[in-house]
Amino acid sequence: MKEKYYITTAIAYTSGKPHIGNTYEIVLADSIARYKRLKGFDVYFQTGTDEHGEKIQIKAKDKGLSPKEFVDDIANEIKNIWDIMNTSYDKFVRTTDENHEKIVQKIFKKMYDKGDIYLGEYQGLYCTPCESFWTESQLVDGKCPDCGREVELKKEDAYFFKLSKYQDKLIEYIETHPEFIKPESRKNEMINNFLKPGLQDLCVSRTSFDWGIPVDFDSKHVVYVWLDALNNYITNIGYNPDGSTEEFHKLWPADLHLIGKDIIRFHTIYWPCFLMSLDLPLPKQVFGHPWLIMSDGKMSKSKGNVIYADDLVKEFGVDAVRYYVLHEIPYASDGVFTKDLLIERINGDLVNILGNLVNRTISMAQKYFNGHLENKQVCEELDNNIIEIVNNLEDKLEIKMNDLEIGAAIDEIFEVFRRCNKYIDETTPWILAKDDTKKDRLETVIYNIIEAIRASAVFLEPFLPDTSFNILTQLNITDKSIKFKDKNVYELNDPVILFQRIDVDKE
RNA sequence: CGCGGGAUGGAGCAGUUCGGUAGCUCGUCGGGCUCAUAACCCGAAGGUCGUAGGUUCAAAUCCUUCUCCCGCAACCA
Repeated sequence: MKEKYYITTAIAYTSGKPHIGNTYEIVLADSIARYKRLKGFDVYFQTGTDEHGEKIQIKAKDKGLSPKEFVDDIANEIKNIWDIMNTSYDKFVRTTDENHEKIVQKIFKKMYDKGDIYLGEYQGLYCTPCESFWTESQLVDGKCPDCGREVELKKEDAYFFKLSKYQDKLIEYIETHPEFIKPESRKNEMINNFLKPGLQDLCVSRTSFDWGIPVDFDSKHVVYVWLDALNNYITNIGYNPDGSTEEFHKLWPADLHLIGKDIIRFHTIYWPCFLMSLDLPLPKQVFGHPWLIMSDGKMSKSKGNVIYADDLVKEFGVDAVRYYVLHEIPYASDGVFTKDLLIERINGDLVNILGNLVNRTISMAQKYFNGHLENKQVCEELDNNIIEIVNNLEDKLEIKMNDLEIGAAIDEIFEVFRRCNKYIDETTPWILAKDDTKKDRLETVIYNIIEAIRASAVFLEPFLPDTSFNILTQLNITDKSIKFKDKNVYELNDPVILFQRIDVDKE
């Protein structure tokens, strides 16, 4: 039986259209999900939208829509972009799904009955005109950071979750599971900033607005959005406090929660504590990925530097955009996006190294052998190197992918393409072609390159699915083996340009 | 002294765990090739590895000082 692999993205907050930075997450998760499928795992890949909360209620009101109408629009928009990016999620969940809401209510009740949630009083600094609570550290000169007016101490009834109860267990878990929080620096932040000073109980209900899941036994409260949203990871695979489905038992715990670095705290502190309260095992790994930023800093509407994935795709194609975000964003630090860099990567890597290699090789095969190719086994010493590098690719990729070093993994594949280009120069097929006695050697040489391209194209699928498919279509072969084969027989199709060069002057 | 991460040829990064000739991609310059999308291959120039000091036969790597950048600092998501 295949081993399961359950991967999630964070669910996207439906406050607006996601920009290219937000879109990075789904593409990153998709490449991992596809890679795991390629390696034979039974993958379940979940994404979706987080649709409750005060901010959404306000935005909907501004637009003259009901909250539900508002989130329906945005959820569609988000799903549409995920689809444009060619992401292979198995399920797109929404926190307004009826089942999710029902189970979250049950979860809340279960925690309450257990004593982990209790009714208390929330005390905070409140700005009445802004209808917002602020923390001491958020205040500017002791005044409301939004409007600059005085804030007052205000109390209201609220339910609290006993985070403190699970604090020691959580610290122990984090320390005995070094893989739990990645990258390492994030783990240190959590331990030093929150766990070491001691966890305060978390306020998990709100009464100041009503766009949320009602607490069913106290209807003036709605469930705090994070207690609502985080549970999507279990409600949608069949968790139920009264008895979960078989699917749930198969899938849980998740193998990887892929999230942005800004919400690490919610996923590595609150979420584990909620799970412990439900007596459920903790996810195996939470990876807080860095951001894609612009040359003038974070993308934001006020700066006017926001770029959307669908616009880029229209201009450059899906795989070019996927390539850029997957390859250029480092493992632990933010990656910069500029159009110049994108064009440089397209021309330098996709066009020159990969596209041209495929094109020149198939052209030769057509020219010299009318597209019919077998291995005539006229080998030379230098052939071994290219075969070896293909056969080593699997192990090299595995190391990088397990560390979630996606950019480095892609580099390993391109290393093969680079090697192929070099091999062509070393073997000079165009010279062999002039000597009839070397015809079989020529065929072996071309075969070796084609076969190296084929195996690499299979490995390209998780990152550039369309390109992988296009290459294999041109090679006209269904063999998806990841090893170099001696005995394939090719009837190649005509070469088709994989990536069009971007003329910089036109930009 | 709140905590953490970072500073490496023009650009972007690796190397720092367990000190020992500074590496990759791009760019620049020179050469080769002509199968190919002015693509490909080879070679060269370019760095006292943020600063100051220390340990050592030897420091990008270990210790200390300082400077600058970034993230986090709890109930907004």
